Amino acid sequence: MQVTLPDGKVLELPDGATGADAAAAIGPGLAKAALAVKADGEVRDLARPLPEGAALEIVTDRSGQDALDLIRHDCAHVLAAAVMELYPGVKISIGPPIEHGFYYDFDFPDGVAISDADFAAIEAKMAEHIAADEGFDRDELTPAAAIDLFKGEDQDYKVELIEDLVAADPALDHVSLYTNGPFTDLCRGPHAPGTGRIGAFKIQSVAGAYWRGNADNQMLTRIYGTAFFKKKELEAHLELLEEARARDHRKLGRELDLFLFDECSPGMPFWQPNGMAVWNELTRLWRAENLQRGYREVKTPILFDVDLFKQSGHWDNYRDNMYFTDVEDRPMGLKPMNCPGHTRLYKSERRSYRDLPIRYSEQGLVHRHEPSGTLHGLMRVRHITQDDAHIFCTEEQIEAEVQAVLDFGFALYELFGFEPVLELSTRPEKRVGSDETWDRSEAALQSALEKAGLEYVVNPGDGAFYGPKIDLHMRDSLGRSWQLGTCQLDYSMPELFDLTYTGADNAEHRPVMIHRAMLGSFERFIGILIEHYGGDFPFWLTPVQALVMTISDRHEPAAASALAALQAAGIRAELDARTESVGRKIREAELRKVPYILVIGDREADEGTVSVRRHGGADEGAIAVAALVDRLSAEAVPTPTP
RNA sequence: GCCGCCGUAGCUCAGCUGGUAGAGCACUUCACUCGUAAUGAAGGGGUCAGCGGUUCGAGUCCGCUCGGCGGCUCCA
Repeated sequence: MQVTLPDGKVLELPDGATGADAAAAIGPGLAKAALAVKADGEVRDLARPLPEGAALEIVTDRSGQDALDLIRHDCAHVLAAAVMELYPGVKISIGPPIEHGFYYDFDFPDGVAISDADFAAIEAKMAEHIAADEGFDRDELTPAAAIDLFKGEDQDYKVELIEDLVAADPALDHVSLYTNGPFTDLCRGPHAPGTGRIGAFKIQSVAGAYWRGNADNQMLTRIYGTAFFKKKELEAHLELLEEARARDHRKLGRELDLFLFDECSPGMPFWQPNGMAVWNELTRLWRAENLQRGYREVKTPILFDVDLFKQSGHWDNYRDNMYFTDVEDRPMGLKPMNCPGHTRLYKSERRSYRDLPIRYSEQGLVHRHEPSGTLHGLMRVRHITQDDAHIFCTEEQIEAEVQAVLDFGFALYELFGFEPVLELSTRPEKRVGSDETWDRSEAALQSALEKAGLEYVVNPGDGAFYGPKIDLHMRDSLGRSWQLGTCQLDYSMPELFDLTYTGADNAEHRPVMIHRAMLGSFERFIGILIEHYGGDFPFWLTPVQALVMTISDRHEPAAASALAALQAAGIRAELDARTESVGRKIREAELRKVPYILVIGDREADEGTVSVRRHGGADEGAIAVAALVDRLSAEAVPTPTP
């Protein structure tokens, strides 16, 4: 038989040769280093016979993610082996590798709860199995035999998995099992030859997770861990996690006095003056960009008669997550979104096709009772300020409008150096509108994406109840993904609110609504910005841009006049005239991450200058106050982050 | 909402197996008037998240509630 190697060479092997045979045929070093093979893109065990004619690659510890996935999957099996020995009666479910590690989900016997305190014992037991370098042996059984096996061990979850495999493919003739040491698991594979290939591992956390990701099911205990080939790599990874935690916006928000949360209003941030400075700069940018792109700013109430939400469909879909109150016996609700309000503006006059598109933007304050367990700093709040907009247009205008929205988003993100991931979400099960309407609207969004040549992933069934959407996602410092912008196409709301316009044919037509947000919410966007910049905002966004400080009391008049000149030019400047040592005042300014520290002593006071020190830098020497004002004014303009 | 963990001064934390609260920073006052990351001294500040229970005695043990953290589900 023959296989082709990555360099194009053809390797001749005896019939029935395995991956291990191929590695050995190439060289003894590679035979030793081999973990698995990649045949026509599929990673397979070394011990399995190779498919004839395959394009073959030997997977070693240098093979990047493929290799890491392999040993992390191995490590998940080792974890399961250890847990089964330590906790008799535990039921196992699944244990895959994930982006930075692996997990395994267990159903522990009643009364057994796993916590951090148990990790050391689990790790010790795992280390024994790894030291023993137990082989991973593959077996194939008929589904019926495998079901019998797992039934005999009371492993209900495994039985269910096999039954589902059979239901999906009644002709299924075998399933594969892998055994390492005392542990046998239903598993598709592949695995490395033995547990000894796991160079370094760590159990990281424990969490609840629903069986099969369904909240109606049993909650299992998920144990997370990670593994690497070398101890140094593991340590470097853990160090990276530590550094990421230092950039957590909740920590920086407190340290830099940007915002805070208080028990008296869970999930609703209190903005401090520094945070408001960032908010206001962002608002200024948002307002200018909207104006330039043909949006007109509006403001609508936050409290509405609930009938409005019954009409919009939000009552049916989201009333459990809304806040209600009675006003003189009239039931009213805080708006969970701005669109119903904007439809009132649209309907306030008769509209002509000549008026369209109408683009309303609003810094819309909405309230959503997010479940307590989902709150997360500024990223997931109950009091949400959306940079919302609704575009009312004709069907012919959709594509150009969607295109313009995407352009808008990318122009904004470029300013911050963001590279968002695009997702197209299609019709959900719970929805309004006909299938024909959904066909048209999904096609319109897809076509806008394709024409713009943008890469995107499809999330089937993830659309809003009234229409499909394109979402733009960003990651936080710890790699968690958050939605920023969204562009949602909606044929339903115009129908439900009976919105019309008069066409060129003098007949009434139905407009289409596009819901869009670019920043997502001011809260979340600022949270992302804090982590993205690690608190070192670009100059135009910095809360306190310059701090003037005196060396002694007698310099205060000169400092006050420098401060006044900066403030007159719109620079956010403060004065530190305390009779503290210069060293202390510099230190505190550095910790506050103030970009410009301006020192005034005898020399500067005499000459009408200030000595400049940049954040994290050293004394740059004196500069005339007027020249400094010019320099900072020029810098205080939004410019793309490199 | 679900699973696990956590909640001590404004912040970061110590307080062993129950014996009536402590440090650093911050804050206040006084002295120092200082040249680029912490001047010194003194002082104030906590119903140990809240409520209930066990106990001679609870920050410490148990239960509930509230809030937070890590996940899961959800996210118009």
